[in-house]
Amino acid sequence: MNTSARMLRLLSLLQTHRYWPGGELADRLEVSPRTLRRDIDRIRELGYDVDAVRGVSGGYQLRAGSTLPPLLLEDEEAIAIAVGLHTAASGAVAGLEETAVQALAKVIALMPPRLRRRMEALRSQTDGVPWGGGPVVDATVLSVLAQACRDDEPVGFVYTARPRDGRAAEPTQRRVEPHRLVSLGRRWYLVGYDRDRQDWRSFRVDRMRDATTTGHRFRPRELPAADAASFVQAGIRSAPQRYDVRVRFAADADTVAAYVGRWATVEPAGAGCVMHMPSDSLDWPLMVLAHLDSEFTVEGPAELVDAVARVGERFARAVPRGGGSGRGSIKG
Amino acid sequence: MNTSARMLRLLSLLQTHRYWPGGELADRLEVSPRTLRRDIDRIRELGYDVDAVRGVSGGYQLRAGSTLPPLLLEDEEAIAIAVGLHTAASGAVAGLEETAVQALAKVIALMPPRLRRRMEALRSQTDGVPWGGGPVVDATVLSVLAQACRDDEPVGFVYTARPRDGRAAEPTQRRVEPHRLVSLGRRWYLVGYDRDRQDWRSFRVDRMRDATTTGHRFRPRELPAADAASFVQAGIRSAPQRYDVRVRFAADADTVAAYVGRWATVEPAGAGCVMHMPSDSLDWPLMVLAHLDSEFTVEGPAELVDAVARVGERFARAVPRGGGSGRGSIKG
DNA sequence: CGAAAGAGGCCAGTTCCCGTCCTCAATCGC
DNA sequence: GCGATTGAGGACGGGAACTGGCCTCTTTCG
Repeated sequence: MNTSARMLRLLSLLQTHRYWPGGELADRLEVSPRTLRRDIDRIRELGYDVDAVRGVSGGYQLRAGSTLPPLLLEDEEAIAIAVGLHTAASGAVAGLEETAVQALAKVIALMPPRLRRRMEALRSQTDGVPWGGGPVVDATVLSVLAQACRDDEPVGFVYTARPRDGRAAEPTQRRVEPHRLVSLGRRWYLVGYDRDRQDWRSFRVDRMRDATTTGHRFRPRELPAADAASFVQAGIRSAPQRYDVRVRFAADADTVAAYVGRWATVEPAGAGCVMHMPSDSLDWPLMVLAHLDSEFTVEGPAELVDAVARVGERFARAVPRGGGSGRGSIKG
Repeated sequence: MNTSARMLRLLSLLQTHRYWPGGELADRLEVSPRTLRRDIDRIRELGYDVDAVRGVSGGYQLRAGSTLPPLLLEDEEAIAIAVGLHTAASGAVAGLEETAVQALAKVIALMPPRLRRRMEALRSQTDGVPWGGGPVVDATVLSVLAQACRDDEPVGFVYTARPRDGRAAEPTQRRVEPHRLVSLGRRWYLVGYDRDRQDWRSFRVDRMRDATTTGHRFRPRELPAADAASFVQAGIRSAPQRYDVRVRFAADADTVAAYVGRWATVEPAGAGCVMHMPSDSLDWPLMVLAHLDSEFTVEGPAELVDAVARVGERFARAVPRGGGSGRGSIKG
């Protein structure tokens, strides 16, 4: 076996089990103990911290050093990472979306097909808990786009444009030189140069289907804007989130803010506060209203007023008249 | 530069940008083009697929092969992975928890301290969206335990036992030989041998504080049970989830099942169905009730009946009398 | 105290690695 | 179709690096 190959294997061994007696490592790598010691030295020279314990039942241990060593992952671990990144990319943690997609693209691009299949199978389970609402973005599309951006490869996809004047648009095939992915609000946008329309556009990723790359490359053009994010913002100022939720609470601003976190802005108003939350779905606002034990008034939109009324009536029908504190009201 | 170091660097370069002209790679690695070609060969011999494009503007490309190559990650990517794994470990995807924790332990153990700090800062944002309820498990504790299990290191932690007979227990210091982490329902348990009490126990991870390892090792004992999961189950049959939610819906079972997914069992009953959902919190059941546009009856627990009644009344107060479909009912 | 296990210097033999030079083989633009 | 560009790869010689063996020293545990 090659020296380089042996080093990788040694790194891998050191990552799977914390303590390794030198003798066992030497056996596994089929070298003499002396050479193993030299290998450990080499790993140290690469900047990775290897801790050694002397004496009886001593051994080696890879520790956190100054840089992250190359990760040698089991199949299962790789899948867990990919699935985890997928949720991170879909906006579970603010400000992490872009990096998560970048990392996801890297991992997916290197994953053997069999792992990719298993990942897809598992990933499909994450849907179905629409706790935040909003259109679901296909992680595969996202990672194809991320990689295409990174590598300057044109992408093709089927795009269904936003309905204009109430008429739904037909899906059309696009060929685009991708520039950057931007995560704004709770949506993903691709900024790129549309080859057919010969102009810069931003595309909503959740409206794309069948994204593919050709494998060729293009010479990057200069974006006619300060940065991709502002380009997107300039384009979508007319079509923000679907609902513009505004609710007045009797509770104080801190209590409300602590619960809704970064998904909404909360401002003190009189004795209570006003919450402002752009949202694609009414589920999340409704949950906030149900959870916060505070009187409130919905200031808009009308759909939320309707929803609150409907839920209120349905809940009222669900419990026996006069219920609300009594124990005897339970059935069964 | 060393040959091994160069190989790692080459792998890293091939991972950051898809296409690399051979000349540029040779420059970066400060070797002759001939040596670069040999390096590429070496990488191929390691089992990783390197695609080469000949001709003008040709280059090399690392592709998905039969095994995942060592991942060389940027700081940001490593953080994204760690945060993503954290959410995966907390049960976002069924059946992935154990692997996610294992991978998380590996990554965290190898992460330089500065990255770990940044990760902690970011991770704190994920809290505050208690959509599923249940006690929050500290990811740091979890990964310490996972690593201790893997490496047969005794752990110490402060444990607050479950209240018995209504009396809360005092937190006590424990020294345990960890055996396995088990994710059951929506909780994490550590199965291990309690050194002080000299017996096998299962501990709820959310009741632990200050988990540390000593760095020593112990000789693993044999677990007196078929497997760790059944050991835990045998121990907790008396103390399941906090609430045992049972709701009868008018909607058909499929509709309900599609929404609640794996968090509950749904059985057809008469014209509708009955949902059974063990839960630690009433938030999630309430959200299900609010979201599903179906008449329902709460069969238990009493707390949920109360909550439904309270929310119903509060919602009713929130909208003007007679509201529910009118548009004119919006204020402001 | 002695056995076990890591640290590391020294040495000789061997391997391998590197750069150079060469010829071929694709590929793309003109 | 032709030439420029770029990857593939054989041959070769000098030199660097690697290996195993042997030795001594240090640390740790029983």
